[in-house]
Amino acid sequence: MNSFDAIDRSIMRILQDRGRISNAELAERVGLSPSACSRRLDILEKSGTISGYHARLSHAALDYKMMVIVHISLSGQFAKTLTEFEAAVKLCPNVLVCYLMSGEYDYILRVAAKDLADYERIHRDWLSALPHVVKINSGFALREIIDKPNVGL
Amino acid sequence: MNSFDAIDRSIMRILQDRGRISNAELAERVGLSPSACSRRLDILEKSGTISGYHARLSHAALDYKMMVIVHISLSGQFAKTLTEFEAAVKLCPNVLVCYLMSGEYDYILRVAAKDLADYERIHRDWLSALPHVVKINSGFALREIIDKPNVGL
DNA sequence: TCTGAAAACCAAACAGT
DNA sequence: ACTGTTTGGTTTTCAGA
Repeated sequence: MNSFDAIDRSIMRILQDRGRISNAELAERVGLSPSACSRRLDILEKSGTISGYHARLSHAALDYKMMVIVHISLSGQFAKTLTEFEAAVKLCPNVLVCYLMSGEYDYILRVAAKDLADYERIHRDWLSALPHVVKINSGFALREIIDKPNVGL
Repeated sequence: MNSFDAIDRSIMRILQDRGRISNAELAERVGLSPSACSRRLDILEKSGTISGYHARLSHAALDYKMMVIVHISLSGQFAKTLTEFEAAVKLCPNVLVCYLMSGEYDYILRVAAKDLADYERIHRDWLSALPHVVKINSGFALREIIDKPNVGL
């Protein structure tokens, strides 16, 4: 299930950058006929290797100027505690990323906000309301250096 | 430049989830003729509101099973120090995200690795080699709860 | 697993409202 | 600013190697 040749990797690399490229142009750039290329792409998609295609929206253009990294500690690590927290955090539209972590804090979140007042609202209405939370630590991003969706192939 | 109506928002919402949808289907789902829809999409792209389309590759399928959050402190905050660090960090293919932060640490990084040995290599060859670094703190993600590219519209 | 051809489908441009 | 039409290009399926 997990052995890709050079052409598969080319297809993935190109689609990472240009997700809406036509199959015809993709085929030409990887050196296959359009039908052969289409078939390989179909396999990559159906196997889940390519899990989807997404438009990238400019956060700035949408007025989301603020990115906040939030560390959260819970009152315990029982499965039920974690499950309830995770179900709740998934409902917050401003939480882009959430990982269960090793170390001092239990979870790390990446939260998008329009401005400080917007973040104050999110903190009050969503983050503070999450179940089993005992500590919240917010760090504000001053500038974005890198933000890419995938590791370079 | 920044006033979108309900149809624009629908277009963006749909393309966030299905970046490779055809213009014909997109038009039908937002209730426009294909040509009107195409014209709106063109404006959204040319204005930079939609900054690109990207295939999402399954990290697991590519053997990147490990996600590490790295906090880094530098020896100072002079512009030259930051600029040199940032130029260097951009060269590391495993660093997916890097933000300049307020607070205890200067930068936060999100690093993808195949396994612990791979992360050891990245830490030794890339992270420790970054200029002006005085402290590195690595936290390992145990499980991914949420990872979406954009805030819900 | 590829190529090539054919049918179904789609995008882009344009004229009209 | 949207619609409908037209033209040329694209995707997909299928036969054959």
